[in-house]
Amino acid sequence: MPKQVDGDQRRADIADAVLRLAARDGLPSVSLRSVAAESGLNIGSVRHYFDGQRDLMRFAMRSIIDRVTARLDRRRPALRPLAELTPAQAADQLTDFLAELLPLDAPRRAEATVLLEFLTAARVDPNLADLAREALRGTLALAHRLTDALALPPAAAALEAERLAGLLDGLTLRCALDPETTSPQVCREVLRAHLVSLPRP
Amino acid sequence: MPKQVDGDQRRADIADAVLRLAARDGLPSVSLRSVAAESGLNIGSVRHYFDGQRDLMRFAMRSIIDRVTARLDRRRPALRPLAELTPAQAADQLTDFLAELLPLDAPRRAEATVLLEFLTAARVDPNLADLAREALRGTLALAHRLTDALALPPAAAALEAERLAGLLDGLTLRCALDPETTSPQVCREVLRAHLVSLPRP
DNA sequence: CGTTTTCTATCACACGTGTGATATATCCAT
DNA sequence: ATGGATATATCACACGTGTGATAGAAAACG
Repeated sequence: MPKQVDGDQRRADIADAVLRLAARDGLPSVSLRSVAAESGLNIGSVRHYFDGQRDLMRFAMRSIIDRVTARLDRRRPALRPLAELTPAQAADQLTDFLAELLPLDAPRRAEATVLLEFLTAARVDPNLADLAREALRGTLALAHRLTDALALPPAAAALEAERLAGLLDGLTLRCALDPETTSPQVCREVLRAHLVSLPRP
Repeated sequence: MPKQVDGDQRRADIADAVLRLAARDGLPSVSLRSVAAESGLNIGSVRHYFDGQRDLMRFAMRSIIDRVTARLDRRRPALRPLAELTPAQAADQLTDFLAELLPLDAPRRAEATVLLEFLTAARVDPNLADLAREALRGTLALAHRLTDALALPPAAAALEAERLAGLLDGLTLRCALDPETTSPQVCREVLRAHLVSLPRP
């Protein structure tokens, strides 16, 4: 143990400061100085743990993606096979599971909004492009796993997966940016309605 | 006629430069100097037609919204009553109509991506907040008009409207940010599949 | 003509940015 | 205790930003 402070923990703390800042004031307000202030550190310390702004941004975006995939993986083992459940129970289970992606409470809302800003920024930022692809295709892969579990004919499965992924991202966007209209409750109800409308296995 | 150049036309040209710039290099790269360069004008001229950056941004975002609503209004009179059409024809007509919102070709793609950046920016920018609400609720209102035309029970209509709006926004996001996976064709097919899955009038 | 408004063009300023370079502390091991 | 790595803290610089102020050019009007 060569150091007196846990470097990984420090990096995580700094990334947290980035996320808080971005959630509160928007991604463009994130600068080395502002995250230093937000995390209670000196700018020199921040620069000691990250090579520069690019590193910082990548790490922060990476940590959001890891966080949500970790939440999903944590839930996965508790899932029961669809065959054992009534249609209503299956819909409830899947809704709860996929709701992990939606901005239904404060922390997930913060994650979703910041990730949204990262995704749009990545369009013209080569430094983030691969992470954006990973995130976007991650929700598609998740949707695909679900349509596979429903044993749809492959052609329909691909279509339904894109449809579900689109709905998830769209609900996320609308609930994150206009929660007064697209409230968390509405969001959840829409998702559930969509899931029950899918063909049964 | 007090001027030798059409002021409104100039403002529109400058707004066009903003959109080109934002589409190519991202919203954060839009500055008074960069749009002056992009539009071939001097920075002083730009400032003569706009009070400042805030005015410029508002006008540019406004012009995107107006453009897409204008496209929709232009198509509306050509729509035929659903009762006169076969289900397949009705689906085609609605798909074509709503596809006006999707980034299926280059110009609409540019509009969609830039509008997306404006929407996320508006979350923390009071100067753009009302326009973002207008845009987000506009697509919801559009979806609502459609579910009303299907004569659904009001409760289901509200749900289906949110579902359609979410799908539209999600497809827009995914197709704008990852068109290699969510291609325009896929986008269109998903939308059509969703429309045919709706209850018939 | 001259005057007045519209348009174009610069200059200057304060501010925030990322980063290179460097100094000072703080801890760990030899 | 000496040395060396780790961590914290400053300074300085070049750069881009929005905007206030102002000066010229160009057209319109009386």
